[in-house]
Amino acid sequence: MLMRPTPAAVATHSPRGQFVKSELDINSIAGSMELMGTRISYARNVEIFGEGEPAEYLYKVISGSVRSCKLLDDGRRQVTGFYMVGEVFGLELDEDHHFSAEAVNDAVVLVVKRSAIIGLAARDTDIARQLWAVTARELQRVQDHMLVLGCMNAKQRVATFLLHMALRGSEENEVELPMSRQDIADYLGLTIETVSRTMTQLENDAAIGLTSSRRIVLRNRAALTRLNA
Amino acid sequence: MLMRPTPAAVATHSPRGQFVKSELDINSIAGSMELMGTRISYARNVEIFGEGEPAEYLYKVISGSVRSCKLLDDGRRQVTGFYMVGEVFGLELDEDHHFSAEAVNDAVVLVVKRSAIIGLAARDTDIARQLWAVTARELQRVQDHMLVLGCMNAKQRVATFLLHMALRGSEENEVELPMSRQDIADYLGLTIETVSRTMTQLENDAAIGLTSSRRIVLRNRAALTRLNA
DNA sequence: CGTGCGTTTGAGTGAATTCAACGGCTGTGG
DNA sequence: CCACAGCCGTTGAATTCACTCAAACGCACG
Repeated sequence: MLMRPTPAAVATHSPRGQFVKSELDINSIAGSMELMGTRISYARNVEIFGEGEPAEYLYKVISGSVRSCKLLDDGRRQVTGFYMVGEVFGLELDEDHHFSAEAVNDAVVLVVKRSAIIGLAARDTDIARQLWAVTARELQRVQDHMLVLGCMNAKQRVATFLLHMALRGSEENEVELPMSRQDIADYLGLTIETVSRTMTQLENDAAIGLTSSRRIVLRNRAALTRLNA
Repeated sequence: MLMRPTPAAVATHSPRGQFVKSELDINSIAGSMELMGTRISYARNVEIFGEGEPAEYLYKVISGSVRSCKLLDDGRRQVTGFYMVGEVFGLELDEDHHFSAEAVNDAVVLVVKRSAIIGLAARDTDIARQLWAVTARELQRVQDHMLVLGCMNAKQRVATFLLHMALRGSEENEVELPMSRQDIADYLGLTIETVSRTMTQLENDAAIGLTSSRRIVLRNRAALTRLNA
């Protein structure tokens, strides 16, 4: 059971918007989407949108990183995902957001009007399919994470997390963690102390090296992978 | 950490198909979908499709109930969801299923060719939107369940589960559970013993009544709801 | 050089697990 | 019709893993 009396960072809005001309990206929604976008900067821990707020926009990380969360009434928090450069978040079927999003560190986000995209999708079946694809991929990611939360012990959770982060980074065997131990703990359903202890344990096992608390070297990928076997 | 040496029921296919003419349902994909469907019966614990198998079909529960699961290599299992009468499951963006589905008890399922639906969606934007809606609703459901798996203690998990099941059933304050304690445990990330103990604990608290092990009366809804407060 | 935040480490506790036995229901076969 | 086997669920005892509470550490910043 996780209980933290002090809820996670309460954030206030401080967006400084500026327009952008274009930015092609074939991996995401079509390039045409980018033409409609606006770039907004968010400072560390600032809320991008809140649970229950109208879902006016769709977002894509340009720089920095973002976390999505759900809060329980008593302040307990579940981080439902992290979004790194190039990843899309905040897409909703409903009119309202069902989770909140916050900047993990100073971040720039491309913001596109949801109504515009939905409008496009009504005419362009390719856009419609890409909207579906964004949601379906998110579903897959979350389903995979259910295995972590439902079945794994602390060591397995942390190992899985590090391996997953390594895949998303540029370097082969080195991970730069943008988020705090608290963020990781809330993502993995553990406490900050357990995450910390598990990291040092993995270091003692010679599975990883801790260059700094946010910079991790994967020394023995096989050992990490073996944990979930 | 959950470890069961014996993996969940290994099932073999035993579908006895028969055609169906039509069945209107405005809540789900359009009525036109139903026209293309075939009904198939599955015996208790029989696999409907397996993880990694090609996702040829889309499914809807006609009678009985279905569970979807993900398996870890060592036999640990996460039940990712239960599907009751009228609910749709097995929709994938990819060509392959990312989880398996099994009949919880004897069940009849409406089966529709995925390619047919996708084909329709390419021409009919309303169908396309409904495809998206099915996936998006599933995403919401799974995200809500992350809060359970990541933040809640045993009592809260079981209470949340019972309240959720009550919403889906026909009776107001009585729940008929189609699934075993093992299924519930694997869904809630607990052991079968903990689920059982928690149920009797809730009974002692006068929050529920156990008519039989599968039949539960919600005596004090407020107390159950208060648990996740 | 002190202050503050994030992280690590330690000691003790507790909730859920493991291991084990028992009870009850169902279906089958004598 | 009863006896028994098998399955499912419950209960008990002991253990363990992660949590809570507490303190110390290191680093960045004023």
